[in-house]
Amino acid sequence: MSENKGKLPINSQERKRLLLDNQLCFQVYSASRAMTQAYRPLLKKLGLTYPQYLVMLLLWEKQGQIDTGPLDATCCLAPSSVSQLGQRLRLDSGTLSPLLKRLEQQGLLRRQRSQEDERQLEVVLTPQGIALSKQAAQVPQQMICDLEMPVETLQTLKHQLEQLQNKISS
Amino acid sequence: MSENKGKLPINSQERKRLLLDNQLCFQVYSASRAMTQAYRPLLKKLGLTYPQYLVMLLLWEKQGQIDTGPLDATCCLAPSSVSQLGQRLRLDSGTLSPLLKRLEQQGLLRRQRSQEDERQLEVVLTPQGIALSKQAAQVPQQMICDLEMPVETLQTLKHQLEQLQNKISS
DNA sequence: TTGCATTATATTGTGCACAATCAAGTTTAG
DNA sequence: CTAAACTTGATTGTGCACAATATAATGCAA
Repeated sequence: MSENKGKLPINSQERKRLLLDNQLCFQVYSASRAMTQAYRPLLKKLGLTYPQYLVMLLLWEKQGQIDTGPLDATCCLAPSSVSQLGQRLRLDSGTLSPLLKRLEQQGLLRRQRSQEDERQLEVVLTPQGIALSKQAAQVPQQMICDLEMPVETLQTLKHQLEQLQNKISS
Repeated sequence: MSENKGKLPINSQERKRLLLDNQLCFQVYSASRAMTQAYRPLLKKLGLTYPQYLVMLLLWEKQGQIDTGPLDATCCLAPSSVSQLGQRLRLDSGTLSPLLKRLEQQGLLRRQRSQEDERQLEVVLTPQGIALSKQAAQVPQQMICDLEMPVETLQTLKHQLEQLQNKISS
């Protein structure tokens, strides 16, 4: 009885699995924080946090799809709704609402209710928001260079993480 | 001039690198959140968040190393300092201080200043904290089963993420 | 047309993360 | 010994994440 004092009430196999170093999940969690830390100095120059950068990426992406002729800037701004952004980033309105407000305060985008459905909020880039893509264009390149790892390795890793996430989500 | 209105001021290669789907970092970030979401229902039964679980893992780990004879519970509790926990988890005191206070409020650990160096805070498990390891012992097993992926694949993935993180941190 | 369920977003509250700063204890140079 | 440098944690402020709830617009059924 008393010789079990101060010892964990589990066996050695269970104990081994509880070891932090053995856990993939901690490594994912830790790598994620390390990654956003690596981005931070680069994004600071743009005045963005990493989640804000992700939102801007999607808005730029949408913008890039548009390949119109000489149109007025106001009519070729493609809107995205909060839910669309949330689906891509897997974030809910509780996260995105205040984040988008901050980006609006910075003058990078405008938020306006859709005319067809007033429940939806359209998010459109301002000229400043569009212009910021020029500075941001160097960010991925810079990150890849800093990593000093072959691009194929990174690609493979990305695919494996996709698989992992698919397994988790299912 | 005017035909560039509404288009990104970057070229197609830069545009391609800015695509969210092409970015490893988003996948790491997304997988990390998915992972903690997967843990959440399991950890909720223990009354822990994922970062709290990580701290408890380290304390249990330390506890498991002790293999003393029949000693009083109070004297075989191995202390960990805030900085030691922070080094392992790569978290600073701004994160750990309030987290440890919450764990103390739950009665899972005690926080006390070291007698040798009053700047240091010793964190020791209470009997309740030790007992919780019994419930926690099933968590890693459960997670691995839910993933339905070969353990070697998970091991490989962990190593690759370690490499990635080492590259980032250097 | 009037409810009523549904959908889209906002709000509130809790708990990380992290930068910046502070306070207190310890060590060391002179 | 004493002042300066250093170490260790705590505190403050900002910004995610996310659960739970609220609000408001839409659409459908009786």
